[in-house]
Amino acid sequence: MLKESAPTAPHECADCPIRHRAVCARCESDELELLDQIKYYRSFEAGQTLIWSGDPMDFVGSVVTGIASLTQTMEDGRTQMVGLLLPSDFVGRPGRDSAAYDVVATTNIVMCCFRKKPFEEMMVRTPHIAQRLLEMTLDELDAAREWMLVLGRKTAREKIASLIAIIARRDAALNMAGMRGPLTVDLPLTREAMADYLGLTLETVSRQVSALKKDGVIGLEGKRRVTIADFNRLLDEAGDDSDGGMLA
Amino acid sequence: MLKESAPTAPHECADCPIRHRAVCARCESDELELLDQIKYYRSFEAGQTLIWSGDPMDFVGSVVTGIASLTQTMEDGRTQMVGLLLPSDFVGRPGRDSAAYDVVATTNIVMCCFRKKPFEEMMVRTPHIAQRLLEMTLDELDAAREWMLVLGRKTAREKIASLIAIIARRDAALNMAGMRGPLTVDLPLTREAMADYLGLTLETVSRQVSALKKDGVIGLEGKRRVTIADFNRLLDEAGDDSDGGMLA
DNA sequence: TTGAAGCCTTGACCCAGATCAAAATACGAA
DNA sequence: TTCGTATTTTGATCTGGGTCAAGGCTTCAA
Repeated sequence: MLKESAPTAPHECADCPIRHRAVCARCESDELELLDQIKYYRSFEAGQTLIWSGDPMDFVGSVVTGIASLTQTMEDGRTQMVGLLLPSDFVGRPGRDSAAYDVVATTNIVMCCFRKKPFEEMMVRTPHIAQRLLEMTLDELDAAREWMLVLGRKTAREKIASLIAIIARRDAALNMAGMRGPLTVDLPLTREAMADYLGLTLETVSRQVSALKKDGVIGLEGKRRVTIADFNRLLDEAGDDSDGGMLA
Repeated sequence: MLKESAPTAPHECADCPIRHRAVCARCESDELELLDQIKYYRSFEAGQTLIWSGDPMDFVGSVVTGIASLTQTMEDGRTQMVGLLLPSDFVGRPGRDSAAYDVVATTNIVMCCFRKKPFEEMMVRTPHIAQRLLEMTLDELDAAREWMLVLGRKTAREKIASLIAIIARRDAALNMAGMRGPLTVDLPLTREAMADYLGLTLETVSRQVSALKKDGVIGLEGKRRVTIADFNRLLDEAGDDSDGGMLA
């Protein structure tokens, strides 16, 4: 929550990288100006906990760059990631005043924050914001439900393949890149974070990643960079309908 | 999708059992009248599939009485429940025209349906509806995230205890009943449905239910009725912070 | 260049829960 | 009352992934 570092690079909304996907996506320029008055940027370093579960929350905001994760921890230390926050994702819940989950920066991260109170007031007056937030929340709910299938019914190998496919898809959606032919994806998660995402141990993650590589489903450049020669092959390994839609 | 039976008992909104919890909860009486013009009731029998994943959806609606489940199925038949729809829960997604999941009636069920197109138009003009839907969707997202922890990190025994606790809580919330002392809950799910909810096999469910009974955590009246002598004991078995809030 | 701290991999072993099989119980319909 | 089907329980056995343990590989600081 403290110890912010990297200078908070202030943007103009006009050239904001998440302008057309974030909670402000549908706003007209006059609405954007109002938002501009209550927004501020904050930067955090990889590894920092931005928000502790149970803490009072006095802001909400969007991830501008970088990745963060939402996690839940049991008393005995078992942890489960319940959200993976990529650029344009929204953090916090209007109308709730304490955080329900830990939010941890996985990479260095820049957030566009709004003080909660003014944001809530603005939501009432600006239907475009509430509309977009509803749409984003419904998308998150769909993602959560896909994730439940992964957690409840897939094998370790399928889980790893699913995770890589999910990240590749979101990556492509953000970069507007096509999805044909071989593509390369940055997997910005440690083995432990992947394990927390998938309900596995880090050893099992390591073994299955190696196995997928040995079987030629993926290639590795270093530890974190994955190349996918044949996306449909990957979907097949993930146990997904391999015809299903290319983008989200 | 067809074969509706039990006479569609039409209600007045005024004495509708979910009036103050459903998507219409915040509507004023004039808004309710508008909704009334586009609503109709449908009844389904236990076991019927109301909606098939991929089917076109021309309506959305609320569960009035009974229980339904949202499930996802893989090609090889593995299935995972991804939503448990109790009275007042909303079915369907405005803006989407084909169903993403199978919806199956677990018990006999009555739904209050709205034709999708008019409902969407009304949502734009009636902020109370969109507001309430956002609130409900955020609640569902929270529930989905709690569920992810259950699926990813809990043992079979903890999963069963969690499921019973979740149903008891929702039950209490709906009936406005307090939660002190011994309480009795109807578990309206077959062992197989519980297994699909929890990512287990039905044999494991059966064994763990028996074990919880043997250990005095729960009592059984028949197969489906559960008595809970000490709710905190149950939460403890579920691996939850046993102090945490009583209601949702 | 040598440590030290983080990550990641690999191996050996074990166990919670899956699988396979059969029997017991419940419940309508005829 | 009896048969037929669906549901549940219980037992025996198997196995995927967890646990424990040991090294290896990077990176960065001294």
